[in-house]
Amino acid sequence: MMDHRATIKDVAAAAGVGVATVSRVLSGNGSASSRTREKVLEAAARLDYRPSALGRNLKLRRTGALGLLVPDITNLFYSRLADGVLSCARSMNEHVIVGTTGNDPEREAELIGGFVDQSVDRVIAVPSGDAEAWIPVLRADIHLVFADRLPLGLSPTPTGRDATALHKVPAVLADDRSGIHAAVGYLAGLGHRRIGFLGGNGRQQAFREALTHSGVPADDELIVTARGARDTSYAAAASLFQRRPDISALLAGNNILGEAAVLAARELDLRVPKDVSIVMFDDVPWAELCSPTLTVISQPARDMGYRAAELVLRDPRATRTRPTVLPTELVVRGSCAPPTDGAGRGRYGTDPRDRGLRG
Amino acid sequence: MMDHRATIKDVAAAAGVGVATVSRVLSGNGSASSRTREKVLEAAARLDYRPSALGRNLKLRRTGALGLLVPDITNLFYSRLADGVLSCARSMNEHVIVGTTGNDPEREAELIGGFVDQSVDRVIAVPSGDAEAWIPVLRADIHLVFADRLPLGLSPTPTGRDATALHKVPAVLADDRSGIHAAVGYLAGLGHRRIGFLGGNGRQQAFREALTHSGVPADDELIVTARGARDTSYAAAASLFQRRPDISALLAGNNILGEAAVLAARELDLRVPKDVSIVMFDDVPWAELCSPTLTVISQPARDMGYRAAELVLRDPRATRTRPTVLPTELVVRGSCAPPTDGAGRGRYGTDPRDRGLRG
DNA sequence: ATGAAAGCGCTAACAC
DNA sequence: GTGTTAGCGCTTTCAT
Repeated sequence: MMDHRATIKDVAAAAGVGVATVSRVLSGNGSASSRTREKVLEAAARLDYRPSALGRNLKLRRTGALGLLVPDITNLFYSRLADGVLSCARSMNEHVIVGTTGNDPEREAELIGGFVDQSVDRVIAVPSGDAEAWIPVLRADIHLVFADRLPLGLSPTPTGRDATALHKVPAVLADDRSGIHAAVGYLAGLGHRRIGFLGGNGRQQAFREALTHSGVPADDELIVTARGARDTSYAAAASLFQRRPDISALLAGNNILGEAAVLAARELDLRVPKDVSIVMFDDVPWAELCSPTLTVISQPARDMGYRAAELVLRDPRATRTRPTVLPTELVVRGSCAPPTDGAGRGRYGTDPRDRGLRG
Repeated sequence: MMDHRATIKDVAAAAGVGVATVSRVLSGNGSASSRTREKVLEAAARLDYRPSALGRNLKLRRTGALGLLVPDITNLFYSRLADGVLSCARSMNEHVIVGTTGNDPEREAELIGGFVDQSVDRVIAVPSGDAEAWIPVLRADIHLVFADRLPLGLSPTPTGRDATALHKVPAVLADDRSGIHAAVGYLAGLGHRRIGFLGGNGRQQAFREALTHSGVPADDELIVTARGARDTSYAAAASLFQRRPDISALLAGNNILGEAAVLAARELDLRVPKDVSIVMFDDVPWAELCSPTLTVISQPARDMGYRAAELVLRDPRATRTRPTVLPTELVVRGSCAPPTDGAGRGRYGTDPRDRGLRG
């Protein structure tokens, strides 16, 4: 019995051939007579030989690893995205190193550094910091794809000299603009005029646009910046409701914020949708379980991850400037109703069973 | 400007010293005069030198990577566990390779093989297959820790010659037995006699014990084996409810099965808790959002991951046979009430606001 | 078709 | 305290 793992040398000796031949046979490159092939395969099997990725990686100066950076793996949206990445990576026999940034640019920078040191070949990231952080990745010749959003200060459509190497980084995004327009249009159609927003900067801007487009006045006080950390989301939602009791509808920028909004509303004895209508991003299982069922903007989270992985794994050097944009969908359930000004009683669409309608 | 990444050789040349000195200075091992140290540091900084993990790994025959295997990363329980692992790993500057097994032993075996090939140093796993699958890991001298459950056919307390090397593998488990006893006791106390169970084998056995302990007759037809894949869970729950309309309470073995149970009950027009009481494993955010709020057995998922990571990272070779068992807690909310036999109307504990009580 | 040999970038003896 | 050197296990010319 051997003390340790067999190396290519052991196999070569056992098969009575040179190491190069073993390498050729096992990797499928080069040629070998079927007789030699036989011998090598037999020896390898007998010694239970498993090529060490270590030697291979050093020689090839690559690891075949895929780095994945998400803000928070316990957020179902990101775990679905990760699941998509893992699924695609598995089909290509790549392994995935996962890091969570907590939306912290410093932590992100550290993790990026780690990827570079490890000679990770490809990276898929939901970026938290600004664009400069990614320059080391590009310099290290690592294939990079952004998912869900772009780094701060990186416009989706480069204008003139603004087009740096970073603008060439492929991206897979959700069409949140359309989703937001649909949601705001829907709420405006129900008669809402004081619609609040809770969420990140990118979607905030789309929200303002949508308000304008629907002829609803924008009210800065109703627009709160929040990224959806679990510990701050509730406070953000509650303080918004308290500061502006006249708010009649709220769009939550992700499922954590939506959860916080529902909880805060309940805690403050605001009835949904009688006192306040709620729409949130991400269709999560509990949206159908809570009461009333929640109207949401669904995003193809898993697909986004899968597509990002396809891009980063298959495309040799995708130089596309246009991001891949996946559709979103407004799923109308029971959490929205016309506003009931003052003490008026509404009697529309409050049935929790009212679900499955898609708009 | 350099064409490519600087190597230790470049730094040595630039600093006018030997490569060993550079290695010593940068890794902190060995000694160097402050003057040389200075020179080396300066040169390294100037060349923006980042030691390649590739060379280092090959030399040391290790990667410093931690492999993590979970059944499903989109299951909040496992993503919380993963989060705990990631958090601990980050504090030790280790990177984590994540794989999902989908509860499939074959897939698990493949992923294990990958870890061995990659010379992963440590593995934390929620095992899906049986014990033999892990022998290659042990043979490769990889530190292994099981989390959440043990491999099939591996009793927690080895008896006699049953004690193989696998029984020495440390494990971090939840005290699900206690949780189940508390839940069954609670339900029995409410007067339930036909209590169903939906879940994996391990908990199933504890459930039977708990029934006996509470003097409730076990009914095989009410005990359904299900592992909580999203696509089969609903069918399992629905068919149980349909086959045995006389069921008065159900214990769901994880949050996916709980979700399915709530949904199936609603679909079949069973009122919770009037027609059927529900308790589920895992305290998830939506348990407080759904109506009625859900009574759950909470488990310290994140802690389990963190502790497992501590074990696998800190302990040199933890030869403890006793698994680490973390406490569970029955969190009583609004989804349980005394059974209402026949067409009787119950009027207990149906208030959705009835939450926060801990037992 | 196949073997010998030269590294990939790093660490750890071992000399001095 | 510091340089020289020998590999770690693999792939890949380059001869043969």
